[in-house]
Amino acid sequence: MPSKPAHGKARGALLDAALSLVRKQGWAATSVDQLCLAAGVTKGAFFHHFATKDALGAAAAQHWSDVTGSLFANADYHLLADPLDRILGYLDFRAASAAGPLESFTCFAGTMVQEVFATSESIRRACGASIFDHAGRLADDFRAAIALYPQDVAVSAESLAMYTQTVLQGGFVLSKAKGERSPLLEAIDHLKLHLKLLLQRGKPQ
Amino acid sequence: MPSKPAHGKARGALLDAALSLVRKQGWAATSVDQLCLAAGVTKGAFFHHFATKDALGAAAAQHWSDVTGSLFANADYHLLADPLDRILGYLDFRAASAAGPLESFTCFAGTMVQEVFATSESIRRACGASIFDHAGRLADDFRAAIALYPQDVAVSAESLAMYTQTVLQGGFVLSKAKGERSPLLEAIDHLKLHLKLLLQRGKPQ
DNA sequence: TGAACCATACCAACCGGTTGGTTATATTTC
DNA sequence: GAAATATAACCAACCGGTTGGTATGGTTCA
Repeated sequence: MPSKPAHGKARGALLDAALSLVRKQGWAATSVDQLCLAAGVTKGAFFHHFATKDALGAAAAQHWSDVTGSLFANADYHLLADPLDRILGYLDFRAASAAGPLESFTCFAGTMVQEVFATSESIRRACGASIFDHAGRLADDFRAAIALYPQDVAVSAESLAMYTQTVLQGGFVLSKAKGERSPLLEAIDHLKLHLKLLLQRGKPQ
Repeated sequence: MPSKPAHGKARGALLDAALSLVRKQGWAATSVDQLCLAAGVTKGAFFHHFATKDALGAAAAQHWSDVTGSLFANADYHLLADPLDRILGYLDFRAASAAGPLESFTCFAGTMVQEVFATSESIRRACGASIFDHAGRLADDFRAAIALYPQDVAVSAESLAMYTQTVLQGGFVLSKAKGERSPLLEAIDHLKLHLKLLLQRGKPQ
């Protein structure tokens, strides 16, 4: 279960291949053969490490959490003193990350769960964990921000963190629909404005 | 192109089948045979009306626009005098529509474009048209609302309409990830609060 | 009567998954 | 520490079923 490191690299190569291929062309359109080809392994290796294609999908969602988790953990915005600045810094970081082709900065978990939410419970759960764990880490900063900027409207830190992820995921969808990143960037701007209006009222710094 | 009515009903049955099947299990996972079975027609009928599976997908996105277009056009919130009330009424309407299984109220175009944005330009364009045309109709109310509630922050009506769709699409993604509709409903509440904070400042009705 | 509509039968390619095995590494035994 | 053993990692070939798509012939309606 805790995914032994092992000396072989087939498992990791398959997980990495899943991230890039599924982000580009979706889950069902990505075949086991394609994954093996991209990872440079054979089908025997695939089904040695994963019982089914679905099992690879669930493991890839966990892998996605690991990769993005360390990416965000090492980002600079955590160093800011003000919790609202950290949140705005997080959003700036996400906007700055939106470069290159769409499949290079859109969300693996969000893409996959749209396809399989009703057909693969294990993958749905893994994608949900990836998204909501990430939101949970954001909620800490929101909690501190609400404490620092007391407000009359009752909104919870958890709900604000979820809303932040909602806007990002929706931004990915609209950007894919338009074929460019601008809807995501505009959505992030709207969200930043909302958070400033909501949290900084009465105390304009 | 203008989709002749024809006396036969195979075409319409196939388009309806596409809406329900793709919303439940995604585009690539939905086979031509499945679509024919659900529509009660044979493969010959399918390829008589659509040159390829992709052509059916693009036509289904247009069909989705037609179906949802008339659904929203006939909704009550259009009767409200205040444009901001119309927008909030639209969001209430969307929240009220979020009943039953997830695939019954999530967006066909948003679901499909996540999968094929990089692999089928024709479907991507059709899904984009569906989403952005819908946003365009919302933008009219936002234009009137901005005129009625002058504001110091510079946000365009078009951008606000897009942001509204972003929140809804993101709400669908998170709801699918959680397996229940609550993330969508909470996101709609946050968006309503944002619009009230943004537009009603200085003029609390 | 001719065009639009639809059904049957069929195809090569590809699908997820299995087979039976070989190789590399770790652990045990003497 | 070398030989024996166990086990995890990996591979090539193959399997039955399904895939999107085609070829062709019959039916319905203006």
